[in-house]
Amino acid sequence: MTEQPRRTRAQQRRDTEARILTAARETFAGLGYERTTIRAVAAAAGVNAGLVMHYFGSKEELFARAARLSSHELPPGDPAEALLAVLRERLDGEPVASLVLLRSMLTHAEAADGLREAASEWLERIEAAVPAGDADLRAGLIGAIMMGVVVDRYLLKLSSLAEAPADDILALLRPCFESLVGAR
Amino acid sequence: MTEQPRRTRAQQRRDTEARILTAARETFAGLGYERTTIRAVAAAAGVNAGLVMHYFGSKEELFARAARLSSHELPPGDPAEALLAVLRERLDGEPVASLVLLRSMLTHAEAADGLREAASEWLERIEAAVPAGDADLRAGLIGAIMMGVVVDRYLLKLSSLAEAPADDILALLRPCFESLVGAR
DNA sequence: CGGCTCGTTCAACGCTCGTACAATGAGACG
DNA sequence: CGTCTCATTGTACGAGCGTTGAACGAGCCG
Repeated sequence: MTEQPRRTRAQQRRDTEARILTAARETFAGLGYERTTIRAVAAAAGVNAGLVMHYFGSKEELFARAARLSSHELPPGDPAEALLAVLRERLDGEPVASLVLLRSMLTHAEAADGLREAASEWLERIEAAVPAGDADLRAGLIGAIMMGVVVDRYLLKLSSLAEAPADDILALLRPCFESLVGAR
Repeated sequence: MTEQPRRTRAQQRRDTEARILTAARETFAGLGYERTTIRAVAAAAGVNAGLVMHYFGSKEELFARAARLSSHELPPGDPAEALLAVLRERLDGEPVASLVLLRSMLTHAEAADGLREAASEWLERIEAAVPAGDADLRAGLIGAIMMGVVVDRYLLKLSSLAEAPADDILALLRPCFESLVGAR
């Protein structure tokens, strides 16, 4: 509606594409893959549905682009504290990015594959930080706990996790992570 | 295909209805609410799609019937051990029942409401067992951890949780639960 | 200025879904 | 045996989906 009339074509193009991607991320995160329609994404981005197809080729590819995760780095130092820091980031920051994949994963096979890939990289890094024979299992449990907490807090709101301050959650989780990471 | 020709009408009816419900549970658990089609459920149950409608009225109601949970009792005694026992049940036994709700929850609003209701009852019981001021948060975390572990193991198979023996998982989780339950 | 490019819209197709309804045919029952 | 009941089928409809391709029109370039 309100648009600057002066823009080069390349700018316009990039801007529109970015607007579509943002709308797609929010819609996928809010509704999941199946319920998200290309028409709805297009409407949220203020463009025609055909344009989304023209830029992204298919709903599948739109999702793939929307769901690309910036793979976080695991900070050095005490493993338990590093993992808690990563979780804090997820609990404090804008959750949309994580939610796109998390929500869609459960109904969309390709999304699950995508996350599995991202997760395995993660798990390896956790494993490397855990000095124990069953490091893979410990890493898996840590990942599962993080996922469970995020899903409860943002997706399902089953418990008081939804409103609790991140600090309180992290404080209660610290002994868990320490024990899983292999502290004596 | 292979059917006993001798059956009373009431038996036949109940048997068919049960077969549809079983097929519905498995399909909902495997595909989620949106991807599950009445035709697919009917085919899996070996009947016509119209019959499913005739018996259950709508897809919505079929789901509601399929997703009814038998609310487990929380065994008495040490709270941490009791919770671990419940989790063991989920990890050992046939997971379909839990998965129906878990998988559908994330795309289907009514399913989420249904689980929230079931969960709140649960959370209250956990809270009652936890002697601490922040019992609700602790209960929420325990619930989130259980959910995360089940989702990872059966739905996403992100980590080695999928193949690990339940005993190993429970052993690693025991200190976590003890700490959350308020042990010193 | 004139032709080309390309971002964007519009209308339509084919498909699948949930759902409705009439038809069928085998048991129940007097 | 005849009639009613009811489990079960087949067919069809309308809506919504992803996707397509033609058309338009404003920027770009010589």
